[in-house]
Amino acid sequence: MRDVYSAVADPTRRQIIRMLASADELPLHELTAAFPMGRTAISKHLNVLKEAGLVSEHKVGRETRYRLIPEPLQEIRDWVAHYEQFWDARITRLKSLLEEEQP
Amino acid sequence: MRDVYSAVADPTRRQIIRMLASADELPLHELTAAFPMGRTAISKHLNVLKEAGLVSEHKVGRETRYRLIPEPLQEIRDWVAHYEQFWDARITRLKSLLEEEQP
DNA sequence: TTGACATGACACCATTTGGTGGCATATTAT
DNA sequence: ATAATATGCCACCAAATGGTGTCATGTCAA
Repeated sequence: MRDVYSAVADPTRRQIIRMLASADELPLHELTAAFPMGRTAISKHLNVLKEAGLVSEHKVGRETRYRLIPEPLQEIRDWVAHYEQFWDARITRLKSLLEEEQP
Repeated sequence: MRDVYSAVADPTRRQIIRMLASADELPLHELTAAFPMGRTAISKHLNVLKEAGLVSEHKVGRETRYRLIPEPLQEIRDWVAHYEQFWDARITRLKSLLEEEQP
């Protein structure tokens, strides 16, 4: 199995996630058509996403359809949420400084 | 410059971020002490974080102090927020299914 | 002033990553 | 039956990644 952070680190894989989010289910060849690289490369990326639990696959006839499983992204959301307070605090400090300067 | 997603993909770098978040400012040798690897490795990780705009450095005497810049994490927060609706929708569907089964 | 400390810069290395192409197989269309 | 399509699987490859060690330099303390 594999880290969801590293699964999402690649821009190609993020685009795959975006496509699957807006299309419910897509076969490999249709995904491949959207990229400037070959089928094998996309297949590998899908495997990485699968290892991170972000996609599921099932065969329909001769094609393999992929579907997004969004839940693992919650881990990233929770992680980054922990740091929201820091930029909030910085913005608050900045605002009060500006108010001091221009009363 | 470098992608904030890939900067955050490494567990060592996430731990560095965590340490900097709770300590405001730390020198390289103090960060290094928390890890099972050498100073050069941590220095490289800090450079990656700096290229992603996630840390700033300034020298104080003979040591270089590092500080967290949390703002670039907003990009990740915004990106993942876009997918919250999907797992929300799945949970809603699951709930209504359960209510149907056990009325 | 001398020695210890903190770092930067560099060369080096093994492994992972992100891509390629080719071949075999299952399915569909003609 | 034959041809085209969709895919899995494998070997291969260049470049990036994540470590290491060494050496030179600037700073602080005794």
